[in-house]
Amino acid sequence: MRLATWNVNSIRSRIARVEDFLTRHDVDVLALQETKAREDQLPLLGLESMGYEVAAAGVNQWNGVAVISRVGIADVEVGFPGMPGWGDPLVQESRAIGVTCGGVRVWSLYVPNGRKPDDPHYVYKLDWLARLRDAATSWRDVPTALVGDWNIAPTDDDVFDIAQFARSTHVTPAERAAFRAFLDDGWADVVRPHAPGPNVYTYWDYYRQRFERNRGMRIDFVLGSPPLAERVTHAWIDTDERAGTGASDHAPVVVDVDL
DNA sequence: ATGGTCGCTGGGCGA
Repeated sequence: MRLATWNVNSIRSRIARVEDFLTRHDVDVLALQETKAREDQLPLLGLESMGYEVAAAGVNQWNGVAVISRVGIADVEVGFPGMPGWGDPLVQESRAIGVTCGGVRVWSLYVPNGRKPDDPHYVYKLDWLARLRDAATSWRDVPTALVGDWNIAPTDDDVFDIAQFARSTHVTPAERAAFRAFLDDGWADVVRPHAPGPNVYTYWDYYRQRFERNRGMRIDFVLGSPPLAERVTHAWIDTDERAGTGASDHAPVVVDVDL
């Protein structure tokens, strides 16, 4: 099974690129973040005619997650148990969707950005991660993938210049500890062994020609439960997808699983 | 410290 995750930064503005990506890499399951679309807008995009089913959660112009699959979609769950923020106007909702595809439980996650270390959203981000970790402990014994935009650069090698992040989110000790806690629990970064750093990124800001100069961040990850991780045969970051006009600011991450 | 570029929308806001 070929599984991919991609912060697409609006699926409607990039549907042609999504279709090309699926075809180019023969993708079975694609988890999307920042779809920036309502649930009812996704069936209009025609992915069904390519043989894919779609499950989406989105309520406004920000965020929004989805999974599209040609190996089935079952047990759709919007939000994980204990996910904080529902109904809170401070929070942009629809950040997580869980589905079962071809025997694998896939969670498409858009971890809260945090905005600034002194912003209430930063506290929310840490709380969100702690509650996700709690929920995820019950998923470790079955093939499960926690995929998406984690909005955390786990090490200094995962940003182009750590000095430029002195007062920024994504690199604070608390965020890094929150990410590391998943690894401590047995979740594995299944891409890093196949795409070691430094200077290997998944996101580049649109401005200042960050991509052209490879000044990016590695913030998109596929974490596998032990039963899944041991079956990963290959993985890569589709950096080419980030090139050219009309690209998302994130590159897709692709994982092959021998099921 | 600000601004640079996108994508939502139809004036800013979030990233």
